[in-house]
Amino acid sequence: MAHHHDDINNLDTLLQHHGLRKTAFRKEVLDIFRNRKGQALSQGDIEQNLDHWDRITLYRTLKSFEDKGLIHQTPEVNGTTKYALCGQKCSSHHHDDGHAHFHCLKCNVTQCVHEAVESLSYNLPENYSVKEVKVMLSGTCASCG
Amino acid sequence: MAHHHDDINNLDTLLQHHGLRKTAFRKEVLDIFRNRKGQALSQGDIEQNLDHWDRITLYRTLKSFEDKGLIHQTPEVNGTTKYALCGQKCSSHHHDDGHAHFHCLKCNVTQCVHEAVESLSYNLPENYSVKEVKVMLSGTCASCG
DNA sequence: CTGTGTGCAAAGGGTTTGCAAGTAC
DNA sequence: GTACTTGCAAACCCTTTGCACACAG
Repeated sequence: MAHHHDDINNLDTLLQHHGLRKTAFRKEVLDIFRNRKGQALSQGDIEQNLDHWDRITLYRTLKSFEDKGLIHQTPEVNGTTKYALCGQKCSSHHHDDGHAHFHCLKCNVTQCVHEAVESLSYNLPENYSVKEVKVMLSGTCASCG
Repeated sequence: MAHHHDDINNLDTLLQHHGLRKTAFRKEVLDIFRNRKGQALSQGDIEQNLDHWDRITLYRTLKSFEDKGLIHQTPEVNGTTKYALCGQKCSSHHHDDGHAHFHCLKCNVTQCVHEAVESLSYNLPENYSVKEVKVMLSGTCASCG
């Protein structure tokens, strides 16, 4: 592997480091996530960016990605699910999807806004223990405002 | 649970005030929500508490309830949806489901914990406007701890 | 070469629609 | 009586499974 383009190398190594074979289709899907960095995508969003695809293969691709800690699911307010690239903290065993998300009600784009929440304090009844906190912000993004 | 005469009246008026006809089935479903006050229920949870039911009718009942502002959906972490009784702030036009929810990872019960979040501050990029904040806490509840 | 990934077909499961009979008002 | 609700059947997705072929390692 001499000096390929940077992007290509990143896609390759990203797959490789997660124990996934570097197939054309997987690279194409992964590239879509990278091109829309920080965004959570629905399966439909992904399909629209593929010029040729098989829905079944896409299901399995997303499942593989999730199993290997490359992406994680984020449930939307309307009951659907989107997928977002994982950070370093994700692995095949644990998904760190506890960060904050912002959902624009106009353009329907969902973004991971890890650092947005500065402080959060809560007070639950006795003997409740919290393992994970998830914050969903919704409103209007800068482009739509 | 013994049904006081008051409860029956409440079910009736609750339906009436939301422009829903007072049928036996609707009262039965609504009663389940009231008996598990503060909890968000999956369709399966509801079915388990009905001794005779038709799934299609239940779909339509929940949809009517939601349309008329009697219940609202709450997406779960696993991608499924649960339903919870609305407070006063809900109407057919707007659902105030922006409050906090606690999901117990052991018994799988989801509760509305409106008052639990004491403070929350966030800092989004310029020109983002937030309309609704949703906090999902998950961990272990008192009964399971 | 071996094991995995892909694509088509078919099965599976949950949700929605159509319609006749029943019920609220 | 009229309009809405219910329950059954069928249609309609979306998702999963099976299998033959293709491809990565």
